[in-house]
Amino acid sequence: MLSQTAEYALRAALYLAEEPDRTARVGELAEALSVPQNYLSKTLHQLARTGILVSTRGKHGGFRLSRPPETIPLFEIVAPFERITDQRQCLLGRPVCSDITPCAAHDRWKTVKETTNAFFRETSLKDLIHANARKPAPPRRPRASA
Amino acid sequence: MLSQTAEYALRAALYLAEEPDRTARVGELAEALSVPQNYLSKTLHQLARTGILVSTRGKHGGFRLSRPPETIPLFEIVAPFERITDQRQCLLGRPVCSDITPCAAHDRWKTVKETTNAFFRETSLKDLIHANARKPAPPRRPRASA
DNA sequence: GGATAATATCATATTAACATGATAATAGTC
DNA sequence: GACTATTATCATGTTAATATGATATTATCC
Repeated sequence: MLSQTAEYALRAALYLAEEPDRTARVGELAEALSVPQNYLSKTLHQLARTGILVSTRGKHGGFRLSRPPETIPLFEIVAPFERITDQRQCLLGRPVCSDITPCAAHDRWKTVKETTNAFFRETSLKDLIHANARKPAPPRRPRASA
Repeated sequence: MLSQTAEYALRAALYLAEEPDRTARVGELAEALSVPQNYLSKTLHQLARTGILVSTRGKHGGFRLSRPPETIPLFEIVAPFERITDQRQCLLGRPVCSDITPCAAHDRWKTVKETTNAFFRETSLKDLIHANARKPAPPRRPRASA
């Protein structure tokens, strides 16, 4: 559903949302999420450029959320890494597909799209941390070990 | 949403569904859909192996649907080309994510998944040709021309 | 102001999806 | 049975996503 990159971004944002005021190093995030560090670094940098994260260089640097988790919809985190997200594309790949010039699947598919869009627009980071509180930090195995 | 390959498959199936008893050549399909012929050939062959299409070799050969369009849900056409489709994956990429061991997004995302799954399972090819009848064959431009 | 710890960026490798072109296999037509 | 139109398959090319490693830049600490 999400690209690998968008999934990393979302998981990192979720991690940061648990302690919104703390600045976390990329190394810590990468380890906690079992995600390649240099790759994550670039991904987080991209989120910083969109204004969702604040990056600090130098000693004691790292990333943190720029706003409270309840004000950040998933949409904003995922959007930079998906060409689609809000104005989702035509199921049959037509360049233009609207209510006026619909493809064969338009009407039925529209409902599905709207459900998906609503999820990303109306779910905030905070909504997900609360859900997470039910299970305290599921164990993550390191990338290569027994 | 769909991979390019799955989209080709769906469009081809839709085309065949308009005249379910006629056998159409790959060349005709490829031209009608503006899709690379050799690639489509392999894709259709794959659908034939799953039993959705019947392929005939030699002169007067081609492809046709193996069953009436109203008995073929979109799911069956798309499934061979998407690793996901029915048991859609965890939004956060966890290898296991169920009602018992949910990820942070599980409950909210589940609704979205179910809407999508219902669409693919409950919409048949016939449902889409009827919708299409509203617009008679939208013009498709050839791949390279003025 | 040098040492250090962090992000930022560049160069490159890996992989899978997508695509093309050429050839082999098959079956109908004459 | 030769010819031809078709699917089937093989070999290869192209592109974008994903990933890794090395280096540059920045800021803090002493």
